Amino acid sequence: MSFSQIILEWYGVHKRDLPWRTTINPYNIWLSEIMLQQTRVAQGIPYYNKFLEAFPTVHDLARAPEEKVLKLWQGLGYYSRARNLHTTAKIIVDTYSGEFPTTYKEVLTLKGIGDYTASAIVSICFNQPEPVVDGNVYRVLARYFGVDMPINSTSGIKYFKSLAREVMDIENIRDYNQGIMEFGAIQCAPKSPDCDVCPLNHACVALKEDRVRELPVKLKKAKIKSRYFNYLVFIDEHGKTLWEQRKGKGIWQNMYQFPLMETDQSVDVSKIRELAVKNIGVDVGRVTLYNTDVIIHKLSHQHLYTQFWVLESTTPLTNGISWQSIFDFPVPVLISDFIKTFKI
DNA sequence: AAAGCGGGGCG
DNA sequence: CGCCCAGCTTT
Repeated sequence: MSFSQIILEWYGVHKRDLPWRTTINPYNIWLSEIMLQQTRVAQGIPYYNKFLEAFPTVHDLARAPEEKVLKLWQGLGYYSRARNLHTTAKIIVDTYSGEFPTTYKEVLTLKGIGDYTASAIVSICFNQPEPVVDGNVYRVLARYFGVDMPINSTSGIKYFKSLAREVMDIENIRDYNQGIMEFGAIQCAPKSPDCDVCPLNHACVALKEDRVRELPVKLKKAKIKSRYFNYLVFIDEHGKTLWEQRKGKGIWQNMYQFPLMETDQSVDVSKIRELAVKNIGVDVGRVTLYNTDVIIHKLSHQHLYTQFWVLESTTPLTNGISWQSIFDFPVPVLISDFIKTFKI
């Protein structure tokens, strides 16, 4: 039996019931694929359901305010996915009359859709013979064929895509593509796969050469940077606080936060008072540190050493908003965790 | 080619 | 604590 036939047969037995497996509607499949980029299935499922409830069709999504889209995405991370999703929804409505384009080439032009996602959408929705190469597929192919080319090098990316195209099943591309990804997720797992029960173990090069642990090969990423965040949580006598939207480049674009003072290192209360007066121009009374232990919020590429400072304003914050209303805004998990536990 | 972009789960 | 997750975009 061929590689692809074994994958298909395995998939027929081990296929999970997932919310997006009951449809081939391009809107639903597109949404699920964006949400699952660099994201575990288990983490994505509740978001997928919430999203479809709020935006049943691409038209609903297109006419929603970005803030509502980001709010529903809150906690899932990589927020450019949400912004690009929204942009693409508007393009589909305005340019494509609400009908998802059906060719790989056209789909690839849409914001937030790269090679993998374009292939996934057109193969699953329109049964087009495009191979998907996600993290799971890299692992399955690298091990089974014994390929030690780095999967995140330019040549490696080309090689694996070409290999994936050679071994795919054109006749059953919809199930084959989902099958090889599912196989990578369940059977050919990253750590300690149970090769004894693997239907491909008779010809797996990595298993034969005892290199399962070493494959796939991945070039290591850049070092993690440390940053020092000081959030200024102002409170006035009317229960108002200062609140702002993150602009420009960088993390958490367009999401909301308390005024942020970033410093080169941890600072003390006197420095905070000085920064507040200089940058915000508010008369500050008592200043207290909310978290005595610095909160280390870890992103994939940055560690944010964070302190929340509570500043009691002696004059009304005329530019402030009520404390209760901040809960409606999209915020990063760092802020969300704070406002959930902090009591005025 | 390399860096930037989140958050969580697991061994 | 490091690695990985149905990757894409920008520099």
